[in-house]
Amino acid sequence: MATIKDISKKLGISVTTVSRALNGYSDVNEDTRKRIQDAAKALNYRPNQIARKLVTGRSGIVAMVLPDDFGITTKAIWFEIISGLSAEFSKREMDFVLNVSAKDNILGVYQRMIDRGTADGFILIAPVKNDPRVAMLEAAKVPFVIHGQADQRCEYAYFDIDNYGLTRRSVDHLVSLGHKRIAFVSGPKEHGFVTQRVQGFNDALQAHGLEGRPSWIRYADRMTENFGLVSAIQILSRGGSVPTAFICGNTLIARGIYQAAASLELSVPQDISVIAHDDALPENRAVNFDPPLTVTRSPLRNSSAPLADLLVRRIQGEDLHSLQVTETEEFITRTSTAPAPKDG
Amino acid sequence: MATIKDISKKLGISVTTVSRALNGYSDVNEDTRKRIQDAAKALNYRPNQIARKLVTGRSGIVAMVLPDDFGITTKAIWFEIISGLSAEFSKREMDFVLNVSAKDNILGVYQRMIDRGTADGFILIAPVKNDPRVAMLEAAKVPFVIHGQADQRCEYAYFDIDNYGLTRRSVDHLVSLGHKRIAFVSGPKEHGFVTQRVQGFNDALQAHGLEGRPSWIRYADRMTENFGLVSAIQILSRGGSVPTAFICGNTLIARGIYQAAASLELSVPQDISVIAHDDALPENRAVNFDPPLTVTRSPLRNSSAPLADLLVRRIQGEDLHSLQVTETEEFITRTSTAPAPKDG
DNA sequence: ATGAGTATCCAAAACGTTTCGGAAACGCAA
DNA sequence: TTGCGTTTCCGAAACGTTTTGGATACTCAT
Repeated sequence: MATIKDISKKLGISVTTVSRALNGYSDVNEDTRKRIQDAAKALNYRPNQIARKLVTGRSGIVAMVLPDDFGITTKAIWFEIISGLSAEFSKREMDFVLNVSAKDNILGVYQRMIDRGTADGFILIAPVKNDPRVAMLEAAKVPFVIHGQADQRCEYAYFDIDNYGLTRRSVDHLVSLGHKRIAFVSGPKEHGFVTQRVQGFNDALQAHGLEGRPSWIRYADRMTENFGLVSAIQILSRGGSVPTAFICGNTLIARGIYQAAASLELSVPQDISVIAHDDALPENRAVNFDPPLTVTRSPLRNSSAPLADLLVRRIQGEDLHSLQVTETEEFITRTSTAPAPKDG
Repeated sequence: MATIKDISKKLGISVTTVSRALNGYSDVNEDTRKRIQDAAKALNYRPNQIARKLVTGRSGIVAMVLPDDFGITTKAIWFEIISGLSAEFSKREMDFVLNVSAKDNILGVYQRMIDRGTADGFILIAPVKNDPRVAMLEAAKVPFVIHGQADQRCEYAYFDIDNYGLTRRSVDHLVSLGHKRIAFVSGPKEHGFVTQRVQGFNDALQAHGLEGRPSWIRYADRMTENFGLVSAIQILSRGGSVPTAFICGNTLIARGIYQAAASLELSVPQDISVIAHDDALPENRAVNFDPPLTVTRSPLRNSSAPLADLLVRRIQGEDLHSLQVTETEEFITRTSTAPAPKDG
């Protein structure tokens, strides 16, 4: 914990000049700059971020707050997000604070952190429509960036995948294989990414002159294997005609659907085709499914760097409109999708 | 982001008095204290932790750094630790920074964070013998607390479970059921908790007049299901006499051993007894094993609160010797352990 | 010699808080 | 009246930085 004063004293140079030398200002002789840099290295000096924050208003600290019930997704997904973001900020020599709190007090925690002013900015995941966290941060003028879009307005920085296009392309693919009856098993209605996917799904059906059935669209509270299993069995064991293909919000749901198919003695892809969106979690790889799963793929891990980047730029005051990026996912055809059965 | 000055101005009272009133000093009239508190609430004032740090030396920030390969354990275990700790510090209105970094640069990250002086203290997990991180933090006189003990010296605060006693009790239990040949499948040799468990294992065998075989003690790099599976098959398919019981470092390993038994057409507990140490992860419950698993149990989650507590007290300067706590685990007998087979 | 321009340096203020060392006002006993 | 102890307040310094607004000295053309 050497300070700028130590360097100043050791070299007999004012703290002003030391500071300016270290921060690369041009009004210091390259010779003295060199001496100062050497002294800094010798003393193992690092600027005290916290003292710096007092005057610049930047602490190099960013934060994320999580409900302790882990909301819609699984712990594995949260871990992927958290560790990815933490690693990105670490690379940038910033500090990433993680706050998991009782879910009925999330807003209180935000308020506290905003008032305290410790963090330069926040990362938000999975926004809902009219998200109160967004309102709060906007009111306090605290920089933030969202993973995903909450609604069309979008007066904030975000990184998102093309949720609308993703289901459209999935439907296109299935229709080209002759499927006419398609189900969609996804996540919680409140979330932006779900409504966008449903929109894409419905629009695609309509574009192909097909009609969707409300009961073939399922909203999960939590996008798990169990939900896939239960949904598929319910949908497939209803009287009348049943879907010949399923689009799944993630690969866990797909796994549930595989199970349901096996239990009902249906085979994938002869009897039903399955396609999913793939977040590419390392422990649940779509390519290892049996049969390997056709997916729209955008690795969750790939979002860490852009999110960190956007937040840093937002903190630096960059304009919003250059900070809204949507990534297009990859489409990978494997053998879980096949031509629709003849009697379909 | 109201400041103390705002309150001072609004009330016509000096900042000194405002500060002292808010911090509960006795030299301020209860009447004015009340007025100040009201004003503070009205302005939504929270002390700027970062400005405070400059003078008190305390930021209310604690940190933990993780290798990005997640070392010996699984992501699920890390997540349990991380989310538990984060929640505890959140309750105490402190900030928990998580830093995951390339594993070959962990020490560099520590150095940087120490020199910066942002965090008041650190939490360390799974120390090894002569852990360089410990040396570093001690040299810099930065408070820290360790989950687990690295070695006997122990000039630091720690929270640990009774690793030595844990295997002793397991052996005792098995011996009382007539077992004479017992294997132990555990974690990496370098880690303190492993050597302690092995010690307890060997001492217990000796106390009962039994002799251990080196090849029946297995050290995993990563304590996974796969390691349990492989180890058990290797041990059980060797010529000569084989163990009638397995003690496992965690329940994942036990799961692997169950699989091995099934594959070798041996049954638990008729042919082999299995006992494990149980960290009580919610997604891998020992009671749901088939047959339910006998365990020594100490929920990982229960260590968050003590760890947070110890760190806070250490930061406050409390003496080391009151900050070294060892918890005794629960012993739960289920049906994965049974009398040794007759021919054993 | 003068003035303008440039290169190099620095003192002091500021950020928001705590803390040190009084100071003022009052009551009360001697 | 004097002196002392309490109670209640406050000015100023300090923490480690950055930034503002010069100041000094030198060069070079006039």
